[in-house]
Amino acid sequence: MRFPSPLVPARLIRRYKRFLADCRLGDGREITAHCANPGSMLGLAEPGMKVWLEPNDDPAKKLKYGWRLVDHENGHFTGVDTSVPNRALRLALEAGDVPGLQGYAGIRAEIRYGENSRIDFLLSGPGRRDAYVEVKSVTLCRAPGLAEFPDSVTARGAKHLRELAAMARSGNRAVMFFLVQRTDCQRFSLASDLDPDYAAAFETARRAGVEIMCQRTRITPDGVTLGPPLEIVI
DNA sequence: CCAACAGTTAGTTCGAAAGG
DNA sequence: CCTTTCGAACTAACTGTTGG
Repeated sequence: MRFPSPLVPARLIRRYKRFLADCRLGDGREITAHCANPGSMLGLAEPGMKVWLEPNDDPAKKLKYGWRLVDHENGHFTGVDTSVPNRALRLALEAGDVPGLQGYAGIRAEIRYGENSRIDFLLSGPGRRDAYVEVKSVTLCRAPGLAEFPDSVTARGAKHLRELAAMARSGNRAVMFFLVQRTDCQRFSLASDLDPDYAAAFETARRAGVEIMCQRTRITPDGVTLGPPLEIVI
C-alpha cells in the first residue's frame, strides 16, 4: 500500500482530543494534523518525536495533514494509522501473499455478523469453509523486539474475540490476525497486565479453535506492505 | 453529597445501502 | 450505473443523571 501523497517530516508538539495532533513542519510552521488512531497510542505520542504527515488539499477536509508514521530515528518506523492494516492486508490477500489464507475466491470486507458487529474480512471459496478474519493494529512495544496488544483496555476487542470463538464453534474458520505496524519487533505477545479481561477472552477463543496469526509490516515514508510472520510468545 | 454509571463528543474513513 | 447518504469504528474525557 503506497501513501497517495508523499509524506512530509515534522515534529510532534502534542496530541490531544483523540484525533488531533499539533506538529511543527520543517519550515517552522505549526499545524494541526488529524490523528487517525483513537487508541491510547502508548509510547507513540511523546512531544518532540519525529513524525511523518500526509498532506492533502481536499476542501472537504478540515485538517490539511494526516499523521501516518512515527520515525524512531534509528532506521525503524511505527505506523499509527489504524486504517492501514486493513488496506495492506486486503492487498496481500488479493495477491495471495498471506500464508494460511491463500486460494480464497471471495474476499469481502465489513460483513455483518455476531451481535451488531462486522468482520474485517470474510473469505469464501467453493468446497471450503468460510474464514472469518478479524484484524488488529499492533503498535505497542515496551521491551526491545517484543510487540504487544492491546495498549489499553479494549472491551470491543474482547467482544470481537468472543464472536470469533462463536464462529469457530459453529464450524467456520475464525482467524485473529495481529498486524504489527512496527519494523523493530520479532516477537509478539499479549499485554495481559494492561487488559486481563482481553487476555482471558483470548485464551477462551484459542481453546474454541480461533487461529492466531501475526505478521510484521515493512514501513517507509512511501508505503506499508506485509512482512514476515512474528513468533508468537504467550 | 458524592460516587458510580450512562450518554455524548471529537474527525475521518470505508463500505454498504439507498436514491436518481 | 453512478452518486449520495449513512452508520460504525476507534477511546478518553467530559457532562448529565441516578442511587445510596
